[in-house]
Amino acid sequence: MKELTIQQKKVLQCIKFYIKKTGFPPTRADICRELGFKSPNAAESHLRALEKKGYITIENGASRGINLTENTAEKSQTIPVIGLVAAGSPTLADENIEKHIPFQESLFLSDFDYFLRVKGLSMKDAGIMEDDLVAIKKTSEVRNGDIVVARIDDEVTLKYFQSSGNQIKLIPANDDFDEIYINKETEGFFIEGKSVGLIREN
Amino acid sequence: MKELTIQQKKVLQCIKFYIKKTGFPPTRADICRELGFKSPNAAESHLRALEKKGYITIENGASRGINLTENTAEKSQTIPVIGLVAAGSPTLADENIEKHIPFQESLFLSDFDYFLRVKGLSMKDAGIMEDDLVAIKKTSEVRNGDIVVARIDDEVTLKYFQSSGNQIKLIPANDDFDEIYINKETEGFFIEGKSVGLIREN
DNA sequence: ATTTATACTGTATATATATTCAGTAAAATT
DNA sequence: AATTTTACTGAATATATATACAGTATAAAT
Repeated sequence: MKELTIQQKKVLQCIKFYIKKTGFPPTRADICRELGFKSPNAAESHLRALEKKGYITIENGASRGINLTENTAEKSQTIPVIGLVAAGSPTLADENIEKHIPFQESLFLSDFDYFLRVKGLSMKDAGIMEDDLVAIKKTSEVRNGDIVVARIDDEVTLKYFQSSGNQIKLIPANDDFDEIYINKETEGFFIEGKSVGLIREN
Repeated sequence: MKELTIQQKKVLQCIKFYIKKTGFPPTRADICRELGFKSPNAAESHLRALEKKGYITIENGASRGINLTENTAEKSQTIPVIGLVAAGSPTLADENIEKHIPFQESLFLSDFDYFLRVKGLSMKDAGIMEDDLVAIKKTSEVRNGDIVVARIDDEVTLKYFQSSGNQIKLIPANDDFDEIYINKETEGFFIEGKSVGLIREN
């Protein structure tokens, strides 16, 4: 990370102190008041310098939209929640992210990358109900019996994984649903990740 | 500290999440967006209620001038995990505590007091499987349909709660198990708390 | 029975705030 | 030597935001 000048350090310090004191970040005018500047542009330019050097992020247009970056302030992480939609990939693309929730990665045995919001009851006998959040670790290394996020073209599903040779079976945990048979080399087929945990908000 | 209503809790939760996510508090409009309100005054009145009850302070005239009170601010807590054993009470007595896990209380809509480690499959159709951790809020105020921790003498179970008059029914979510009928005044019967969430470590 | 609190919609507005533009000047980099 | 970065003042402005006011309706407290 790029070094800060003395003035920039003062501004960063001022932001941290202000947040500690008030609970929310300062405005440009607040920074001027604290540091004796007479023009809001003095603060503005320092902020842009801090942003450029990676110490803060600025949400444009938002008042007090200053956020200390991870290196700058130790924060408890937020994990994205992604909707399980029939069409569209469950990647971390912005349009698929439902929201972020604060969470400790360490809760489950494995680390994980995102939560998948479950739709439907195809895995109900595995205790996975509608609207549950399944913690997904992005990986294509899965074992028989794992609950995996599989993509076939645009369709994304959560199923038990079972492979033998070149043949792959995706097995629902609900008698009302059918098993899916695919070939390992089928175009458009992809294992997005596997379930490593679950949380349910009652 | 005065109790919050469900809506007020949701607003408080929303503020906490927003701060964790963005690093700064939400505007009235942000709260409306998150919770589906159509008027900024909906957020405003809730904020004033939260202020009056001492959960937040508001700096008048300042944008995003919301500050969580000390008691309100999240300390990442550790929450005890208690085994659901056939004999013995699921109280917080040391001998019953399996371990402590770090956890943010704010994850679920309601706060909660401990995790119950589920034994058996009597609630499997409710998506509650063996070894799941059910977040329990200690309370005896439960409603029909709630999943409750009930104690009958030394036996502790997790069941759906259904009462009519003096008669209480404890209903399993599994056809292999029988419903339990009890009288409200039965000696040794006690509602320990209710489920407000669930996590599963795969 | 009356008041107060809860839980909103909808409109309006003063002002708090981010942000751009026009300068000045010294220091650091290329 | 030329350019970029740092470090500001000062003024202007679009818009983000808090907040008041007028309603409606239900639940809880006194």
